[in-house]
Amino acid sequence: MTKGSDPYSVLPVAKAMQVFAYVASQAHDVTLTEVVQALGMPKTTVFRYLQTLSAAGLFAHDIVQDRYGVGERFRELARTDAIYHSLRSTAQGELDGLVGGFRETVNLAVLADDEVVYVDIREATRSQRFQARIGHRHPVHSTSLGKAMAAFLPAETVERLVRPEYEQRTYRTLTDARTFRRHVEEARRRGFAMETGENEDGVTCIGVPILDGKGYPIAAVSLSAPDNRMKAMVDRAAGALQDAARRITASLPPISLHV
Amino acid sequence: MTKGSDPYSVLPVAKAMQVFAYVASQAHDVTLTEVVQALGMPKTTVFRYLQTLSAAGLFAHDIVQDRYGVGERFRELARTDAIYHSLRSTAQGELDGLVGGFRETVNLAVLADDEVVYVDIREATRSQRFQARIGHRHPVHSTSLGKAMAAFLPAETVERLVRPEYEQRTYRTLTDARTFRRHVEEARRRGFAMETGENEDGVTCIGVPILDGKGYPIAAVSLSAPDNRMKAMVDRAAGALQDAARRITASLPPISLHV
DNA sequence: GTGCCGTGTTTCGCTTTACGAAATAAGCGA
DNA sequence: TCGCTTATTTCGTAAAGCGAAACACGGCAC
Repeated sequence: MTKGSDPYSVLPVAKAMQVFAYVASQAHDVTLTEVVQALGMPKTTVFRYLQTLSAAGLFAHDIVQDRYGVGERFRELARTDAIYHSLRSTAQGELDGLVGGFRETVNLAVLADDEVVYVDIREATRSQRFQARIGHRHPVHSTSLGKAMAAFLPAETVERLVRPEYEQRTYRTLTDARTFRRHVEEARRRGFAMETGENEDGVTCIGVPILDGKGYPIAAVSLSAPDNRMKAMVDRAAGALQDAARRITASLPPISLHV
Repeated sequence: MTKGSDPYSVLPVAKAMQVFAYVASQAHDVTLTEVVQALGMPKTTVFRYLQTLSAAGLFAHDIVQDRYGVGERFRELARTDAIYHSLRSTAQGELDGLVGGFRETVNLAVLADDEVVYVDIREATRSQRFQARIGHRHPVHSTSLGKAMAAFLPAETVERLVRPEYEQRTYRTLTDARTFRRHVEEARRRGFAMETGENEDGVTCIGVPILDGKGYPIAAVSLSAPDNRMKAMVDRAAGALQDAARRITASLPPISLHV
């Protein structure tokens, strides 16, 4: 019954997840005995799991009624996942289209902890020597993705991204706040950000933000190519990226991560 | 760090929930080592949790990329909770209004496993002898709540609720399918269901369905009062219930539980 | 008031079993 | 091909999860 044939299954965790699933699927807040009767586990065991899950914030324990329900922390995680899941799945086709149309590498990234985090990467060529990997992080100031998002962030947030200790990734990396602000300003005006050899020698990137329903830059898409190849297609690339970003925005759920 | 000061905290569960929270909050699918580095836990431990959570369906393990992400089962639970949470919180004020206006007991219930499950109950009087409790279940055929929901269910689902073994709760409880269908039919025509002493002697109930965005009866509200008191206010009660249900429907999220 | 359920909480001793270091395997890039 | 990184497996130990049973608590009934 509770057995997980997997040899690596941790029993307490597996059983606690049964409790979790039961509570989350009920329309009402549940009592200890109700869970015990529904799942056929010993009272003490269920009691401990309910306590543990409440302590973790996933459940909320209504002391006066002695009932357990799903907690706000769980809902927050669920919202975050829903947005990111939607972002990735709706971006899917657009990324494919871009890489097919330009035969260059396409990136999807979000902003987390004031860094650019790569979420999806489609590489046109096999040579992925210097390519980022999913989950890798790059500074905001050295990437077109970062500058594209910064361009649609509230001013005070942008100021926070202006670090005194700018990481110098290449000899072209922006190293002063003034230039960074100017680039961001220009990105906002043009609707796309550019970066030429500032993150990686010989590679030019064009980045466009993906705005959520509230106009907040939840993510960004970019096309990166060797300087010489990119030079010939800046306008066409920027336009294609903007179209893609618009379509992704349109099919995003109406909820927002930010307030 | 991982300590749960609670004496009843189950450590494996608490730590697994840290892993859970980390994975759910990332925009990208994660690798084992990424979680290890982020949370500072031993590799083997995290590995086991990832396996366990994947086996439970909360995570999805992308074998080819060896990456873990949130699974569909989690999203399903999250959707269910979001709907029920929204239902309860938006119903809150309406239930208060109804109990304040009529000074009689007001119920909120959903349909689960072909039974009526009480989700919220506001009692006007102290005497709660025969009142239902949150989480308790009653048959569909003996309650106004059940008949109200059945009235807006697809025909084939209603047929499933027609049980040969109708539980006879009082001498008035409907015991044959023909009469049940007639009551449901009448409820659909009038927009509210009635039940007089069929679930509990001397008590009359009026029930109204709460429809979701798709027109599916996700829940129902009812007012219950002693037969004599109810007789004088049937129309007024039905109207008030319908207004409340309409308003609850209006503030429900646009997602649906059903297909 | 008194006593009996049906709750939730606490204790406690016994193993079970989770743990994590280290060894192994598997990929992948150079 | 080698060497690095990452995932998996093994294994012995000791921690700690387990659940029966005892306890506390509150509400209802009589």
